[in-house]
Amino acid sequence: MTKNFDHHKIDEIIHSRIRLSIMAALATVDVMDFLTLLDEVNTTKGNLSVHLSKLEENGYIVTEKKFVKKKTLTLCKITPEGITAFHEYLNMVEEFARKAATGKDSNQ
Amino acid sequence: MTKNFDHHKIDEIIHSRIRLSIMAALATVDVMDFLTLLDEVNTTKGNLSVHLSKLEENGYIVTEKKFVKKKTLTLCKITPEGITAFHEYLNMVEEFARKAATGKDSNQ
DNA sequence: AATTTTGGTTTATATTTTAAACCGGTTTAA
DNA sequence: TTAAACCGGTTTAAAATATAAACCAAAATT
Repeated sequence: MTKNFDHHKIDEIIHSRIRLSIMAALATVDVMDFLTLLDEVNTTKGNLSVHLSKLEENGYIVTEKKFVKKKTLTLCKITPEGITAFHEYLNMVEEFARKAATGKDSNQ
Repeated sequence: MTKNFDHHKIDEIIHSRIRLSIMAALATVDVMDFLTLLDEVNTTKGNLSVHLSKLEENGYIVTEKKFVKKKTLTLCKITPEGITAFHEYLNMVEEFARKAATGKDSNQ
């Protein structure tokens, strides 16, 4: 009965509103550029930059900087490990949701 | 196409590993006491106390302090608003998951 | 050739999280 | 008895995290 909802089961790297949004957005495509992601996630450039760095440090995404028409273009791509971690994250949330849905016996 | 993954869609009160765990645990029962919750969520007393306060300030739970056998007993109960918010939270995560699952066209 | 815009990064501040220290009371051991 | 240890929490001070303003180099516009 105990430890059904241990908070350590939730991946803290993915579990941040912005990073969850980033991971979900990147899961939909092969690659997405910085500015498209900025619009999808609806945050500031500074925030996006910081959170992309954190995801990259943890191997969940990779970024590539290119020049296109003399302008910088940052491409973001989810890694296989990132996809796995994202799915595990969703599975844990679903597990919490499922356990929450089944209960409703009083314990007092 | 745009703003599919707006991070503002995620309820920031619920979206904390510990508070999500608390809400999921309280959704399973009528009431749960502090120490049972402490065990389910697997955190420290200080953390649980702080996060319960935050949930209570936002009307998502209520607490009641009683004495049983000369000892204090804190009972925690999710409110109807808390249940609604919790379900909306889960729906948003599911929406992200569903949109993430359907994509996989390159945008570059 | 100065100004503005673009595509970001750095960084200082604000917010949140964490757990150690504390607290009033109770039980146990001496 | 009494003092040491325990119980059920709360407070708070420090650490970690998130945020957006300020910044930057290069390109475009005036």
